[in-house]
Amino acid sequence: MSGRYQAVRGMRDLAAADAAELRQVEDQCMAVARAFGFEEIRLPLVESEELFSRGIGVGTDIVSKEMYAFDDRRGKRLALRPEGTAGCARACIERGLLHNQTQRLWYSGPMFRYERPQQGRYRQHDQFGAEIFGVAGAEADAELIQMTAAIWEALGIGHAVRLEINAIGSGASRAAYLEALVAYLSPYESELDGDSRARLRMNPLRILDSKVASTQRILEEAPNLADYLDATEREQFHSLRELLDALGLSYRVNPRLVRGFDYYTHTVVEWTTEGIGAQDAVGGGGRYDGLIELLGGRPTPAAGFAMGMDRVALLRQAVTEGSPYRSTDVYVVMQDGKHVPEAMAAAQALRVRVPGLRVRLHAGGGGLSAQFRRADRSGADWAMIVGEAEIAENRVSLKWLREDRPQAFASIEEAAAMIRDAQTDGR
RNA sequence: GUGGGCGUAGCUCAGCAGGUAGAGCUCCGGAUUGUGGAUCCGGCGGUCGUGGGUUCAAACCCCAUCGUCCACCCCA
Repeated sequence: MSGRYQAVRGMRDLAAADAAELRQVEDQCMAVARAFGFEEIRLPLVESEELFSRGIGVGTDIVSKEMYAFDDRRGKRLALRPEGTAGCARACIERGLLHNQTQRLWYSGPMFRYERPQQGRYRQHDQFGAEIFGVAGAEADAELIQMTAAIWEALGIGHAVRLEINAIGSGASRAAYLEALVAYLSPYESELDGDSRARLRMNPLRILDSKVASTQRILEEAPNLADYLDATEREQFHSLRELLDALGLSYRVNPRLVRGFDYYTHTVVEWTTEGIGAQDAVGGGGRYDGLIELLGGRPTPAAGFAMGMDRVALLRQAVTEGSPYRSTDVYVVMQDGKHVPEAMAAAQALRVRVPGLRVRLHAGGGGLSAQFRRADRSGADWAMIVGEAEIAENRVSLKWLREDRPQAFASIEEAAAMIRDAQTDGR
């Protein structure tokens, strides 16, 4: 296809049913977040590169090799956001939203990571995320998990996802553990896989979730992170587990769960699934009590999560039947091209009387046969006919396309009433 | 960033001991000039991803490149 423009690698167009599917996922996420008392925040897609390198960590894969970073016209170093939390934290600090108050915020939109595309992994992908600022302790963590679970239920995929949690400490406990881990692993350095060897210096914690079998064997005897948590941290994790148990939310404690951002502290959370390929993480998050201070704000506890809506849409298609995609409820056909004004007026009159009804006017001419064929293929339940006879009596004909019912010759009000009745009956 | 598979009509694909492109579906029209879904008839539609090489001749062989899919990796 050279000579023709094509979408940039890893960035997709979503049309028709695919777009509708993603929209449904986003709508459900928003509805649940609102029901939990979260407010929307709209954030820039572009931030200074340093916000991400400092916030996420220079040693992380995302910052070191997956960021879309560039200079603007005056040489300022910018980056397309690879995730939402850093920008959200920046916005809250900058706007003073954390001054003696808590915040419960949600956002939705595209994230950018320069990765090799594959099933469920795109260079531009849509995330929905939520953050709680200013609340320490396990309740916020538990509530975020409860909310995520509610989203899965709303989407009908609750049975297809699993929750894993872990406590990774912070501050002194983390430092002590890292020291012990590096001390333990260093003698094995030459036996580690290449990635892990590099991480021994850059980001030792990440070695824990290496999937290389030989590395995992070495890790079997490694010091245990849980043993290094202080009393407060243990208590906090215990509280979280109690809350989850009380709520009937099932989970698995995975002591090797470590996430790819440096800002996480205490609690980390990951939701995974089977059945959408190798990219099995559909959501994740955790507590990040140090991030606000790191970015220049006053010390503020915080926790959040994000989910990949593209993957959720994939999963939903895989595990739910889903009704066939339809773009139209009423398809307006006309006897002759000269009836366009009356047909347009009738279509609009119907839209006004039945809010939300998708009324589509036939365009492009053609005989009635062709128009009805289009009406049928649009998935519409009704065809509304505007012709000489209808116009003469200021009426329309309403034809049921999916049910064996007689065609009605009716006023717009009567047609609207019939459609409303049929819709409330649940079709 | 690494490895493998695949790029032929809008879609799904066939065509490959190299001899100048096919099917089904879709779409358009007709049978049916105020009525769709079934059937029948007809039609539109392709620089065979792109560039180069080998050859009298390349969709087919070779090289490169781009894209895509899958896995690694990473994450959502």
